[in-house]
Amino acid sequence: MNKKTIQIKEIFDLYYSAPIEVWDTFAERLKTVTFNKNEEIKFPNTTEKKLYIINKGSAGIFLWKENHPVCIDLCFENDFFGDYLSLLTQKPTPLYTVCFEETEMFYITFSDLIDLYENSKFGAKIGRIAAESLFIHKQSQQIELLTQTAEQRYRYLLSKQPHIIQRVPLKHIASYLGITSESLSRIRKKIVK
Amino acid sequence: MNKKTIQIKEIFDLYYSAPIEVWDTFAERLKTVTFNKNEEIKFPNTTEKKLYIINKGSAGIFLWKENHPVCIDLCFENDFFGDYLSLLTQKPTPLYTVCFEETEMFYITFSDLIDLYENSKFGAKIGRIAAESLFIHKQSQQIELLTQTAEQRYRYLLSKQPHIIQRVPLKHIASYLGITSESLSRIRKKIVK
DNA sequence: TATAAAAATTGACCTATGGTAAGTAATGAA
DNA sequence: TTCATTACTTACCATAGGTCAATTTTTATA
Repeated sequence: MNKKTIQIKEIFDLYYSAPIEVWDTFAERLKTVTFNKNEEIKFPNTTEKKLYIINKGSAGIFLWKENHPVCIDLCFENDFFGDYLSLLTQKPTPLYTVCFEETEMFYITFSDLIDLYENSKFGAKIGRIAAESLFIHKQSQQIELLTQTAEQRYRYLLSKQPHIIQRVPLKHIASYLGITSESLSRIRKKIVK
Repeated sequence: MNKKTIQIKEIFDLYYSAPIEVWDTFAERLKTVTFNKNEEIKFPNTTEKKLYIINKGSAGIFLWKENHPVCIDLCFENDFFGDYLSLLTQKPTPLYTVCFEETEMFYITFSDLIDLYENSKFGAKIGRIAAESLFIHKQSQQIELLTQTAEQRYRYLLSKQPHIIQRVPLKHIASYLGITSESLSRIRKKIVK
């Protein structure tokens, strides 16, 4: 059993247990790619052609708002990554994606994904589980924005990703939290005291 | 072809075209239920057992924050409805659901849904499409919260649901927008001028 | 239909966060 | 290693939105 298979199994194990052959079917379609630090992977107003899984490193999903980028997701090891909206609709979106560090990702192309969904016994199920887990993640982000203060959201992010400060620029953490980097700076100052 | 089949087909047509038998397979499992105005459908810290589709009426998904309810979704005709997080995980969540009006819904039970997913050729695909559309919706809510002011979010909501004011209490619209009802009141006053 | 309860509005004041501008620190390219 | 660029911080003031309390309007129910 190769590394990819083990990893894919582990990622999905949280949601769905299946025979090892299922994960092999998925893993054997995955290719590997490495991106440089700060490399842009998908550009705004283009169509996403791949679904990624981060093996090592980190990356973000962004959109441009007036004169500054807004980060809508911070992704790390074992996270799904990419402009999922564009992937599903196969239409261009304003979203773009960037690596924060030198990052190794696995990916499956859209055409392979469709083939998997249509022709593998478990393919559609894997696709469903993936979409469901992405929904759950998005809903928790929405609930945080609706119910927590910026300081609470920052503290929670730190608790989930203690090393995020060393890995992701603060300006992107700030926009992800829905605040300016000046405000994040004030919050950090207050917390240190 | 019965009304439910037609309706289900129309809901999914946006995302996925399939032979009519597929929709019949789904529709024949749907039951119909009517709720009274302000009736609570799912209570906090319980497990969701059904996935609903609203046929006529409106309803909201809530969570309790300190001393007031926060609305995380407003649902109308042809929307999926229910505590989808709890449905997927089959675990209790703090989310609860309430009708705003007398509302007729179709529903499929969790066990029927699993059976559909596992044993119908198109079942898993329908489940995937449903989860994907819910993800897209949640992501757009997150982006609105991160990039728009409360006034912009209110105007956008009105443009999408012009009759929402007559159908949903303003206090729930306010919490959905992430503001207090006092703030919504001031925004409305300003707009009328 | 009368009455009580709930929802919505308003005003006064407050707080978290934004905007601007300047300074400092870190990073990356030559 | 130097220099230019970018990231981060700080300070000051502005503002969107929050809090509390009072009032008006709407809704539900006896």
